[in-house]
Amino acid sequence: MSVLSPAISSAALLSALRSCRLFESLGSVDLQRIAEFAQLRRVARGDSLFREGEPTRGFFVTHSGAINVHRIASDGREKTIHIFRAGESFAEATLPDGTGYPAHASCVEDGHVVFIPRSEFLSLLKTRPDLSLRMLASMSHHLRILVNALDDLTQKDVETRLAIWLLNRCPQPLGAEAVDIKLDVTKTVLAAELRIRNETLSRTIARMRDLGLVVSLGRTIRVIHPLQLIAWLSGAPSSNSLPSAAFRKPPVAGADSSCQ
Amino acid sequence: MSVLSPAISSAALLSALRSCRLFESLGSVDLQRIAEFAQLRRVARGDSLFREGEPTRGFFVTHSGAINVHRIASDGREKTIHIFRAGESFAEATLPDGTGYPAHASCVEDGHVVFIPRSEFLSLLKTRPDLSLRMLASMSHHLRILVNALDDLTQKDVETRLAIWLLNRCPQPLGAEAVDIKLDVTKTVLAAELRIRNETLSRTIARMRDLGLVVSLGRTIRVIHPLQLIAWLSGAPSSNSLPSAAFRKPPVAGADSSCQ
DNA sequence: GCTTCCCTTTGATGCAGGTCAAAGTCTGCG
DNA sequence: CGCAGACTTTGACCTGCATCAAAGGGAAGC
Repeated sequence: MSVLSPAISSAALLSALRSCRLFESLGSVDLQRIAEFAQLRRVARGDSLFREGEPTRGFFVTHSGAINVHRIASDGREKTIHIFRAGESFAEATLPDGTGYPAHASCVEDGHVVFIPRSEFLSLLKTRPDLSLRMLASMSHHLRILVNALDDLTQKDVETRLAIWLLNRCPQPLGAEAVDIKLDVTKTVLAAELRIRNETLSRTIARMRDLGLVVSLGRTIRVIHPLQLIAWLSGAPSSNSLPSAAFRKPPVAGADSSCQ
Repeated sequence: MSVLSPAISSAALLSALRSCRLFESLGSVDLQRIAEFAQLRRVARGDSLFREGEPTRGFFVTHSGAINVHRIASDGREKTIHIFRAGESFAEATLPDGTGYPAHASCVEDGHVVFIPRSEFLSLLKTRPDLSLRMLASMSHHLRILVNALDDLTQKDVETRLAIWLLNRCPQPLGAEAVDIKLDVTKTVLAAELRIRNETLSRTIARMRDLGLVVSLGRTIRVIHPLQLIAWLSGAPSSNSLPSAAFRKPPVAGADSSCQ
């Protein structure tokens, strides 16, 4: 992970801030204020952004690439909590209490993140009640993501979870045209995001392939016919009703965030 | 669910507000302000506080009793997200965005809750940046609870989850004296909280009973020797290291919240 | 081109916890 | 007291996913 030189980063920094849902509605003046102390950093696969228990220095906005927020189980294996992609911010929850990061974060796809130092941002917050409200909204969004993850995990089987994941990134999930979904991470990382082993993911894709629902092309999965996938979901062995999560927020192009 | 008459509730309301972690550090003036529009409500088992998708009218503070926040799976069964007990607030996450409650909430043990209407509280927030920060802290706490629940679910087996649950409500988990833990809800509700079926809970308790670790006495579970339970955890079949969650926050009496 | 390393796929096997069923137990109420 | 309905316990069985193992790809480096 490297900090880019101020000269190079200043314009990129502003655009990165603006592309984040958390800040998108802020005025230029506020963005300038934040840009004064925020840092644009390049991250490469394998880089660690922070470790569980570390004192919180600040939070992050993903500008590009993918960040895996995870814990380490007692047997030493990574357990993914969520994968954050472009436009998403994470670890804002660590701002108020100084109890340290509650998980690890590491890069799983090269890209750039913006780092926002804690103390500077906190003092800005104190003078800007509206910004606080935006932060509240953002954290409430994360809560919803986690709530969804939690009940996906307890009430949906793997086929259903994968189908929902795919449908959530179809620009037009109610359409009939084939859609290519670029994973931009390894299948093993996708498996971690779905909280399964990669063998299970592979088998599940194979099963859906045999049914003519999808095709796997390297790091791309082609959904042959989104509507058909939905129909299959409704009649799938272990799920006997429509997956509400996929329809709770009608997936307008680009407006979805994973898990929702 | 009934709203108590203002005359009866005013004193109780203030004390209920003060007993909530979210407000405990507020001054009397602020509490008075909140008390002006908050309502104390009696809730009985089975009462619904709100339903998923309903527009958010406000959020709640549990003063006594227990509230089950849950979703309904496609097969019609309840999936518990979290059970909130005295001093805990819930659904604050619904304040900022008007997207509606993300889950159902219903009472599983008689008690009282304080209802805090959304719009009044929001306008108070706008004038009080410090209160916003407290809200942020509270939501960050909820995020941590969910993050913990999520990885407990994926990385710990049922015996471990139950043992951690019990240890978290031992006033002195490092002690040698037997501790009686009153469930104050049915075992079926506890099972839901641990995200298992009640048959599985029953079997798990039986196994721990046969090992001399606990005794089940109606709605009370006696932990024979907390320290021994911890030791057993460390060597338990499927878990080969100390359960970090139980020690992350040293359980000072009364300072724990479930799942943490 | 070949080698190496990592990722993916497929197969065989095991087990935790869910499901179905039936017998106990507790509690409130007439 | 005795009954009814709800909760709990125990048993038998099943299944989905993890695990272990081994055999393909496929991309980067030499």
